[in-house]
Amino acid sequence: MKIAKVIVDVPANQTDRYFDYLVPEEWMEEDFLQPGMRVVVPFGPRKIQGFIMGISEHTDVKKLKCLDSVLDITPVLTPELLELGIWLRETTLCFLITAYQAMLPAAMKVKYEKEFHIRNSKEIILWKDIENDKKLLPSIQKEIKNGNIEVIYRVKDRAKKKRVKTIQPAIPKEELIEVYNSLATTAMKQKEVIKHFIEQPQKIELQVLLEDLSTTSSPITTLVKKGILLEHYDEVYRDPYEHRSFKRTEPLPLTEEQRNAITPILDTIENKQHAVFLMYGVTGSGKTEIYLQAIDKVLKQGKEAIMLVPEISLTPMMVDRFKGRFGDEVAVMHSGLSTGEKYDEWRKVQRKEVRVVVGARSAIFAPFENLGIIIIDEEHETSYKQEENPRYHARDVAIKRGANHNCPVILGSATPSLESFARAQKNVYQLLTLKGRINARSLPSVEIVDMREELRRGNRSMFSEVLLEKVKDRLEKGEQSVLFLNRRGFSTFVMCRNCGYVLNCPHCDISLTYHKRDYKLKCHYCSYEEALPSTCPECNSEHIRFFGTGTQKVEEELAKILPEARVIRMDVDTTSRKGAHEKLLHAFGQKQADILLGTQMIAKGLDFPDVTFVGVLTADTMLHIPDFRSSEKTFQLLTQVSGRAGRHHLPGEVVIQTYSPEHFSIELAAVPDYETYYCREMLLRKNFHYPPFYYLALITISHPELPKVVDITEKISKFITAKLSNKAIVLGPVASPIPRIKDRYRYQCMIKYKDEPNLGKSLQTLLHHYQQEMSRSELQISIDMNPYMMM
DNA sequence: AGCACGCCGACT
DNA sequence: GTCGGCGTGCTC
Repeated sequence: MKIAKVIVDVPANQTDRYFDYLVPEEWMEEDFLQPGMRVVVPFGPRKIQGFIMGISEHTDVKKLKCLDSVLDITPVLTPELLELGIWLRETTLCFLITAYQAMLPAAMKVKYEKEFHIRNSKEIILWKDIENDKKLLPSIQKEIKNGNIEVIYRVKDRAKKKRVKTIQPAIPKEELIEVYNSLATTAMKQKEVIKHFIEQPQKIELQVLLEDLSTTSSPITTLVKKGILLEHYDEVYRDPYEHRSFKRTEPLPLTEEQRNAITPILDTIENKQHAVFLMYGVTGSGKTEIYLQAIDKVLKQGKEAIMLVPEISLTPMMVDRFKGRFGDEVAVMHSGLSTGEKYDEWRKVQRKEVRVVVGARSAIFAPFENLGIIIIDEEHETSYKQEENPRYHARDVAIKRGANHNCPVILGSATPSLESFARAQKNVYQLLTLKGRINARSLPSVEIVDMREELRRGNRSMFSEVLLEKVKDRLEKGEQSVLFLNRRGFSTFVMCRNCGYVLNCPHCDISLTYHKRDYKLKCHYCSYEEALPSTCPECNSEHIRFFGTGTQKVEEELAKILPEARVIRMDVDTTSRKGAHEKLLHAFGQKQADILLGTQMIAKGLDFPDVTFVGVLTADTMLHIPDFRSSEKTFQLLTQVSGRAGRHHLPGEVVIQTYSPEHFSIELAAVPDYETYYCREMLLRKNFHYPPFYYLALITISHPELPKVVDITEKISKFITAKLSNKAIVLGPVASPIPRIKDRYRYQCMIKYKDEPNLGKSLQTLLHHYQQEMSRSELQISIDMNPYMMM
């Protein structure tokens, strides 16, 4: 008797364990069922998906059920990934099933369907077709009771392989000629088809054949029926880069600095050692070439490589670079691909058809079994942290996998996160420094403009004199400018000048943003929107005014002041459509516009030769959000944005507008001086007990009723305080920075700690204690073991 | 998560 | 007396 240990697809505390199933006779054969395969199992009255965790001879369970079916012939999770899931459960406090689902492309998560089968009839009623039909439900229920209708639970695998129909001759050439001659002249099309195959007997895609002969499929079908032609379905990959060719590139000669940096990396590859390198190199210092050459070495060893980049910089330029060097060895994984395309790229990895993956966060789970290197570019980017369960940081997973495979992990950045740089200082990571820019390009000159001074001088617009002058200058010279503003929409809030009433979202404690394009007020946290009122809802005054500046408003102002300038605006609102992002960038690259105006998303990876001016409209928007990393983010963003100007033959200039020019994150980004910034910021972190001096855990409690939230948060804070040593700091209960979202009140409790071996267990107990209230009432408790979003 | 079981109120 | 509300517990 063989027993399969299965993790079922029910993300709940009570089901976060193995369930035992009997292995049917047919699959008893040695090694057929393997850990990591997806199976369908009966669970209560329904059927659900599960993962095999192991096969055993023993069980303590008396009434065993049988495995229903297998969804995979080859395991989709390797033994290493199965173990990695267990590690994720411990470190991020998620359910095991949630960890495994996060490792696989969405197409591998099955869909459930409920069907009603009417006895003695072939008719099938789908649940989704009738679930909203109130009249039908009672009668169906009655018939189920009477035994006339049977309920069937169906598990649907969405992992559909794309297939194309192909045609080839079923008989040799001589016989084809015979058939050709014997066919009546009325069968013109059939004769044409046969003629084609006499000339070109090889297999051809049906679609292509039909186009070539400009006919329909009917003559083909006839010939197939006669046994003259053979049809077949061939599996093909949905290749997102099908219509593009990549120019093969050769390794570039390295500078002395690059050689110094790559040597220790190549050594660890050679010696099959695990080590973490922090490659700290300014923009343009040639980090990518080092990545490419290190990967090349790994491939020559017959091993595999994962290269992570932030979603936003996974541009065609980036892909070109990797496909150019490694050709078909590369799979690309990012959110711009369709579900099917993602599945196909993943399968190329699983089938060992590629040995390099370039992708965003989740590509860290690529199912390689012989990893030789993991690289994380722009290591400081917060998009490497997943903000839903499992709340993992790709950097942590990378280091864990690097240790599993005994291979190096490289973290690269021009502005490393304080956490990583501090570890490098303590020699936990090996620091590799690249100071020089390739071709000795000089850094752009940066000027900080005090907007308070502008105001005093009577300039009430959003553009300082200097900035406007420089944009005009570029316009005249036919060069391009980039303007950066980290706020979308038109205005940040709308207020009545008469009574001071601010228009807020009725469901969230946040002001509504005006979007001029559709004359609507929108909430950026829930999907609420309303028409702009013409009078104040409070006092009926007509003096409603917009405050704060968004990208839409800047666009409008630009049109007024510089009507001749062609502007491209890039933010979530203009790039939400698939491919829009690339299209806009391409247009700007082709010089179809003079000014690129955008949010965050334009800060990364853009490399346009004719951009010689970059303007940051308000450097402080980020500085004042309630997050201890706000200064770090500001510094990183400003450094990065400034690096965009004048990267080629033309010298660059940068203007940073701000209301707090004396803030060190702005001053030092202008130089730029990372090391000084690092020291100053570390002092603050130390004084206020923040990372990297302390670890953080954030518990967020939400419920539709305020008193309930306060009460529970209070209890939780007390419980946790009691469980931890007196060296840990527990803050809370306090209201979240946004105290209400989607009609739910939100409170939080923050834990700062250095060494608390019992913390994980205590938090687990806590979740356990509230699990019933969480599944039955409106209570939600989320725990983030390393928060990057405090909101 | 679903779903069944079971214990109390408002009805034919 | 029963129908049906949803609190409680289980799923190999």
